[in-house]
Amino acid sequence: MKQSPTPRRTQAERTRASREKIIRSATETFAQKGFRGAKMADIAKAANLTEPGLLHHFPSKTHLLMEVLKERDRIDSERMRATLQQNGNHLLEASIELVEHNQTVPGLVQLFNLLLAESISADHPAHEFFIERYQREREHWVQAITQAQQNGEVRADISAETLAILTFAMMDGLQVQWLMEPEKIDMSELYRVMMEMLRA
Amino acid sequence: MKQSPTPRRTQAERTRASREKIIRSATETFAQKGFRGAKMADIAKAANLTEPGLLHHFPSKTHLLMEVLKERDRIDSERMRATLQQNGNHLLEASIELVEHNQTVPGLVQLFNLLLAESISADHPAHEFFIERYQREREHWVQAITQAQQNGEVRADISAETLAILTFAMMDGLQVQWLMEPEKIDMSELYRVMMEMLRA
DNA sequence: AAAAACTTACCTAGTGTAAGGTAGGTAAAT
DNA sequence: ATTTACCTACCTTACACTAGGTAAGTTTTT
Repeated sequence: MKQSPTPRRTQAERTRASREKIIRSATETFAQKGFRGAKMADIAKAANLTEPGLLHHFPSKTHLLMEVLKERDRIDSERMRATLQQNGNHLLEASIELVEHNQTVPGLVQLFNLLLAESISADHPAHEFFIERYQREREHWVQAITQAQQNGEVRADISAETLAILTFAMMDGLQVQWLMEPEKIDMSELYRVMMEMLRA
Repeated sequence: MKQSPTPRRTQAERTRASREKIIRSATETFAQKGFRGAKMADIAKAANLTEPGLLHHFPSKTHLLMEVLKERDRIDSERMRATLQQNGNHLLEASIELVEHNQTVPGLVQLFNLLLAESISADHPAHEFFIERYQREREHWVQAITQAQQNGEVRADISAETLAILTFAMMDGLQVQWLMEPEKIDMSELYRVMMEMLRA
């Protein structure tokens, strides 16, 4: 039905396609170089545009970064929600699946790891984004863990908040080692061991 | 005994003092901005030098970074060795003290965290440094944990290598959260909880 | 239905500035 | 007499972003 080859049809369509392509290449570039190391020219080229072409869609590098992060956040939350539901709200199982999934997208894992580390400086554009993200996620997990403790799924001799923090720490820390030596580190297996330690 | 005020005495002394001052300010700057974000001019100014003055002592930014890392590594290994010895080779206790110590030097913790994240790209000057460092430390810990397992100090139902990886992951991950919200996260307390889980 | 008016997606060319590093010198220490 | 520590002045490149234009798509007017 669609006439595809060279001429892309409506303007709305072209715009959407361009923005998507830009976000995709920006995601890759930020993942590999971080915010400060990524060059607008590289991102533009990877999206088949010139630099001003890129800037037509996103007014500055900072804006672009924030859009990339928001987009990823949206996709990931949605994914987690779905996985949780699919696993009958069993948090431990769902989170293991999340880690397994992460093992298939090293680029994205690296994106968040690197930007997270960069963003610890208070003057980084994503500083607040990550602080808010952690707080939000932590609250979410504290709730879920509390429930799992009441169900007898998770050990109750340690507070839900402590468990939430430890779990995040483990996820983040494993990611770093996995990114450094992907063949050596079996991230999801290791995460599973940790989860066993948290069982009631 | 030393005549201190304005004129620093011998050249050897001046050189050592300058290099130390440079390393100190470079450490701070790299910690706050990462390698790519740190500017030679800032480092130079913080060391009371001009840029070429700095470059007289370290021929390039990359050289400077490597010196900073090697220096830290030296100090930290020495510290760990001493602490271990002081604690009668009890690894768990010694590592808790290490984490407590880290809580007093956020700048250094941030230095390693940020550079570690940056260095995951294969073209980063510190890429190999960190891979080697991890391997070395892991081996060291595997040995120590194996011994602790034989002494009945540490649970033996999980392999020493797995425990080593998990411990590092936890340390790194806790550091990130602690750096983001220092008042909220009691890093050494949380680490202690983890260590309890590893007890036999 | 076609022309006119406008909006959008991009481009080429250029700007300002920052940043790593060099050249070559001076003055103090050895 | 020579080496060392450091400076001023400069160079080159890189990079985020602007100015101003063209051509295609879209809406309005007749």
